[in-house]
Amino acid sequence: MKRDSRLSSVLHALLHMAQSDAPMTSGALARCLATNPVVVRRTMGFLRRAGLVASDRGQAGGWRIARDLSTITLRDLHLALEEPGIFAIGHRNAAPDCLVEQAVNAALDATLAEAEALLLRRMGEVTLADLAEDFARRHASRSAHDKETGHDA
Amino acid sequence: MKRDSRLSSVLHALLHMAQSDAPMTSGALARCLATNPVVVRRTMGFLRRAGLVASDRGQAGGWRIARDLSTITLRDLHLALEEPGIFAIGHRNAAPDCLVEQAVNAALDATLAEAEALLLRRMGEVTLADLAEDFARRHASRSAHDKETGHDA
DNA sequence: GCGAATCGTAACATACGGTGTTACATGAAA
DNA sequence: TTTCATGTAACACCGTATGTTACGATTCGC
Repeated sequence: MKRDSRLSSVLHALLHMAQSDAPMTSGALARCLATNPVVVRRTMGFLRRAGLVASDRGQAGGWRIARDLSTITLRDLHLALEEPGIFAIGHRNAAPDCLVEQAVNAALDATLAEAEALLLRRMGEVTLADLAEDFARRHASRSAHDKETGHDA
Repeated sequence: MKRDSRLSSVLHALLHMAQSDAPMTSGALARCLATNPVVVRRTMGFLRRAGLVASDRGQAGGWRIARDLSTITLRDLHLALEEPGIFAIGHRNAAPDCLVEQAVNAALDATLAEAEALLLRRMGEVTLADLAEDFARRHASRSAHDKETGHDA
């Protein structure tokens, strides 16, 4: 299955934005993500419509985070992206009047719905602030290691 | 996202097979699923290689379930299909040496892994026998309703 | 043995969605 | 006014699930 990586992309972008004082342009974010500025604008547009980020046009414009990092969860981002479904598996409603199909769909849907509920709950517990903190920890760890081995911090 | 409906398909097929004494041909199953015989053979081939069903060639050949219905779970079927991933969302490893990307991937992977574990556990608790029973209940319910309203049972 | 039926599989076509790219209009600041 | 940036449409590209055709291999009934 081809996976939707937009959630990963916006997380990556938001963490870079969190490290920056000034707004970041779609071009700058595209360089961070190794992708295209239009793709960034297209994807970040979902977050803007959800009120999670804001964008300004013109010189000194760009993208900035509109809320405190501790108030934005993975769940918020996932919902903002309007992803049609979390799962790569689903049922085919080719014969909705077939009782066999109905029994199959009911069983699958119930199981998937439970897993989706858990996933959304867990995603609601992880904030951007948590991720930023994790990043800072990794950064400090690498800096210390680089210092030991003689590399740049 | 385009969803993989093979699990739903094989469930549908297996329940029809469970209702039949004689082996069912890929053509007959294809009619049940409103699809193509080759698609049926292709998909059921995964179950055959996993030892869940058996197929016979030649006249009076076809497909039959190789194990007791109560010993086959949704988990068995899912694993037999060798689906690359349950989720339609994932991370893009465009910059694996980027610490931001690493922090994002770690957070996403941990959350998704937990949800996947729950899903597989739940799928391991649902057997084909359960589904067949649910189908029988729906069938009885519709039959009773049809009798009341004057339709065929 | 012969022919019909069936599976096994390769090869190709089709549909669809995520992603990348170009182009251009809109808006804001120097 | 010029420049820079977003907003968005339009299209190309690619990978994957699915559908289709074709043909070889195997088994049963005659």
